[in-house]
Amino acid sequence: MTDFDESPHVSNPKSGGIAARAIAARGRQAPNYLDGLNPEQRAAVETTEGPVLVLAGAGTGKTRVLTTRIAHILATGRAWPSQILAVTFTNKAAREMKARIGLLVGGEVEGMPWLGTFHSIGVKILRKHAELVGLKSNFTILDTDDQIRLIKQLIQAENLDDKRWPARTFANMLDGWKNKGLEPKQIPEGDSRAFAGKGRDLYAAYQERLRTLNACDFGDLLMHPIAIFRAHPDVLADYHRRFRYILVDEYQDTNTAQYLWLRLLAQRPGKDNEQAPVNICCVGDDDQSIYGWRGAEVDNILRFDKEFSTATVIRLERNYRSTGHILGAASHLIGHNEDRLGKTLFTDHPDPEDPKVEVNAGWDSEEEARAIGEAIEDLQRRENHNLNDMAILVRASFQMRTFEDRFVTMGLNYRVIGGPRFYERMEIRDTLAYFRCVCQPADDLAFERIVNTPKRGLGDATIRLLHEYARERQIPLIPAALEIVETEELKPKPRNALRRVVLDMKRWSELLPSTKHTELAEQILEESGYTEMWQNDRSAEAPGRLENLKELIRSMEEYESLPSFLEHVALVMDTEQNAEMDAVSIMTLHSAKGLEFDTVFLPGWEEGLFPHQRALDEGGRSGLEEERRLAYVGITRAKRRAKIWFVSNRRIHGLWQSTIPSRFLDELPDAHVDVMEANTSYGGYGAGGFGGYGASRWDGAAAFNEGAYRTPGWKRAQAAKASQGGGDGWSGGRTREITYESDQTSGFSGRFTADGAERQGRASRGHNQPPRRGLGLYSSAKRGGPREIEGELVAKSVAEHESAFSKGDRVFHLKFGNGTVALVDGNKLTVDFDKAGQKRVLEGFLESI
DNA sequence: GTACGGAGAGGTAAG
DNA sequence: CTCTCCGTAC
Repeated sequence: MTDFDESPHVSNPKSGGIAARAIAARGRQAPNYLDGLNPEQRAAVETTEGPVLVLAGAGTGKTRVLTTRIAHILATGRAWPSQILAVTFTNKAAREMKARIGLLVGGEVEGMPWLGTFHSIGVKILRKHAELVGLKSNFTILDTDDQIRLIKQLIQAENLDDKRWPARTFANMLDGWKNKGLEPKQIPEGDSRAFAGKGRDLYAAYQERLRTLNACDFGDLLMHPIAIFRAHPDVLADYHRRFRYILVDEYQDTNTAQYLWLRLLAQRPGKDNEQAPVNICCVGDDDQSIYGWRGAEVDNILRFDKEFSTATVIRLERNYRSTGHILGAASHLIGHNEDRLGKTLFTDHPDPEDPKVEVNAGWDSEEEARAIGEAIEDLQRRENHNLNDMAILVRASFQMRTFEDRFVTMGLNYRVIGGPRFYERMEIRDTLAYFRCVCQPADDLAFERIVNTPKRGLGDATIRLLHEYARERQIPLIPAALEIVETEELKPKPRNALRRVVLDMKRWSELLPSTKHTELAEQILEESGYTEMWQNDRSAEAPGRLENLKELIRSMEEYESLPSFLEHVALVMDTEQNAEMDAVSIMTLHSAKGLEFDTVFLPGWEEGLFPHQRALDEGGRSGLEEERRLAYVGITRAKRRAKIWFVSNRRIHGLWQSTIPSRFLDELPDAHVDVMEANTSYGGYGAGGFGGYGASRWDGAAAFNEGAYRTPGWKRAQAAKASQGGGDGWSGGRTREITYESDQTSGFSGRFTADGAERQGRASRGHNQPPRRGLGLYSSAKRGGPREIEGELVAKSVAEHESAFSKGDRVFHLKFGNGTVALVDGNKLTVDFDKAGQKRVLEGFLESI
């Protein structure tokens, strides 16, 4: 608060190194940070006063505008760094902004204390004024895990059946309410009737419980500040005075609570106050609004100019990222949406030589992963591309696993972004729970988590007694435990165990001020027996978990103290992964927003997955439009190459399901799209029934034995296919000859026109099957060689195939057991299994008996 | 009180 | 398929 009311023009060497440097930089070499901005960007940077809405399409230099704008404000002496509020949605975006401002201004960035996510800024405000909402400033931030456990307790306390009323469901409702900024008394009647009529009561009870725990959840980080601003105009006025400039990134993703929060900060009351005008600048893209499901209101961006009548609206449409084909494909796709402000991206450098957007088909998700893996190796080896320049963007996180499995076998470096996160691992949470107990004796949830981890003989019975004891005296569990161990309430064995652990905690707490936090952390892990627990664990994961614990301690070095580390952990759930490593990124489309890659792979474009069924069911048309925006986001992440995939079979909930291509594929424009044909091992399937199997034999024995064909998934796929009745709409093996001919004449280029693809897509949809595929060409960088040759070989191998089995033979199958061959069709057999019934299986999986 | 196994349920996206 | 819950055996 030192520079709170100082004029930024006053020279003050101690405050805001950035501003000083920015001003110095301006002196030295004019404002060269403005160089290279186009007129719209420059307007967005230089219109510093009054409300500004920047509609920035994908790749139009949005971040550049934001960061340059901040640099400009600093360099022209309009404000100190501490007088600028800059909000982002993700920690990553915040980090990037800091780094880029640093580059503009030259040197390290310090002193932008109010640049961060909504949540991190919210927590900062709340720590200052916690007592105004009945919290202490050292409150804990609950993670989802704690939240669920707490809700479960409340549901049980209300005598509700927690099967019928799952805590998870309530947590989602809670989230919804808080996203809308609703307090218990404000929730809609319908919602309050939920949970057997106890919806509202549970919400109120939950908040009450949080207060006694001195805790809050993510939603409260916005709700509490809003409540404080409303109830305490003096506090709000302080912030009004402080924040001379407000900047908001990804404005299209703000939810109602965030909107209310911003509005309170931005709209200054009274006519004759002499405060600074409302200098708020919101940057967003309605076409990239993809968080409707978690409460984002596109409406916020649409009503911006109503809210701020003097608003300047600036559109950025000149795209610097992608090729003309990528922009063309993305624009055409998003043009199918009705609810949009309508922007048209364009590039100054369209080049017909640029690769078109590719659409690829595959047999199942495992093949998809394999083919994408090969495409990546191709680019890497043949074109010398860095893995860092490539990304796989999936719709749902379960898709990631297939890729991980495949890349591990291939030995291909990858990194998962936003996947199962470091801080969500069991051992990390356990450890953090210990730390929380030490820093905050009122943290009952943390205490419950680890009282009996490692096992100390403190089971349900003991904990229930402790709970009762604590409840009667209205004190948290740890102090209660300290007392109860001095009484006769507990049997000697649990009493001693409890005494030991709780005295340990007390001792660690006392060491807190005097001991270096990393040393204390190690001491806690050692003395609690937690490390030992994993050392004695014989399971395969144990060594990894111990590694993670070491990593945790290492990462603590950067923080001053245990409490400050804990706060970091609560808010920043993503850890920096070793960025030096060259690796392909795997992430969801949602977490890809704001990023760009030279090459982007977009797998899983199938109805039900993308667009996601649930989005369609729950969101109707607007749900579909949001999915389409997600597709738009995906394509526009690519600078040069976008490669879309769909497959015919995908495992969902462990069951193989046949799928049909996404409608979005039909919405891509012919002119910018190439439909690739069967650049994979399976491709022959469409041609020769199970010709894919035949093709795979050219993959060499090793690949066959280790590869996907041996996986249960492949077998299941075959089985599922077979049980569906085999040949069906695909014409199975019966169309063999047709496709060979046609493809051979086309020179095995494996390429249809985009027009052809459209026809394929539609035709296939008609009979609920994937497009019929031409000859599958097996090609791979590893083997190289002319495709033609392989193509012929494949063709021959299938065409001339003679089964080693004939009708009536007794056979054995690894999965289905013994059976009798009922029908032979090339290398594809129908077998009556003694136990499993009739199945269609590949000859390769059968043994003679 | 704990360890194990079987049954059953559930599974978009993120801070 | 994977996770959680619950009953049973120790």
